[in-house]
Amino acid sequence: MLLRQLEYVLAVAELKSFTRAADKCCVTQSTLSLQIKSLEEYLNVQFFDRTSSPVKLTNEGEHLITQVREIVGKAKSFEKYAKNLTKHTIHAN
Amino acid sequence: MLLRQLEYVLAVAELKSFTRAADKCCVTQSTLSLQIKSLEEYLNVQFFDRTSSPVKLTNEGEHLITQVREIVGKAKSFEKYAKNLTKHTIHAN
DNA sequence: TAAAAATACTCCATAGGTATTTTAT
DNA sequence: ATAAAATACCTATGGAGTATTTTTA
Repeated sequence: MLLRQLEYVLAVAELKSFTRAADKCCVTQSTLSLQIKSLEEYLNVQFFDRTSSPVKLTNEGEHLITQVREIVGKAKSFEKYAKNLTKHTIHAN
Repeated sequence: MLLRQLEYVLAVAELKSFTRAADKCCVTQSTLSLQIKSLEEYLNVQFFDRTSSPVKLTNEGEHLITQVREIVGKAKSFEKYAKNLTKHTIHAN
């Protein structure tokens, strides 16, 4: 399970489109599609119902999306925090 | 930034040894060493002071380790929850 | 000098891309 | 008919391994 795959799920959930989500994530539609499929297989969970248009979260997806947001949110803010730490602190050991 | 790299950091912080952390994570010492180095370069942060023995967290490392624990903790419990969801729910869309 | 971390390679698994096909309005 | 997702195939990056070389108590 990769953080990037979780970001892809969030983007699709938000934009309700694999194509637009791919744009937002700066990858191709095919990459995003495969990565989400790979995550779904790994977790044995179906995040999205592709038969409906626009694409929508399944019930499982709805159950899981909050936790996905929390993980990605924490990871993002950690990354920012860590990268800023360098600018403001002296690297004493 | 990969979840696995964050797990490697946690293992070293816990076991105070790259070698034992590698064992725990079922990778070689060299893999773990490179991955932590790669994460440190990506974040521009030094997690560990390798000059001391046993290895210890730097000040920066101490500042960051709590967030790392939270992210990895959330990711792990999410994974378990998602994988269990399959066993207990009907996959209705 | 012995234990542990870093490094120099090599390998290969997989993230990502292009092109195409399939599916659903 | 057309827009969007899936799929087949290929490429390249980087995660992981083995072997070896620094380190530092």
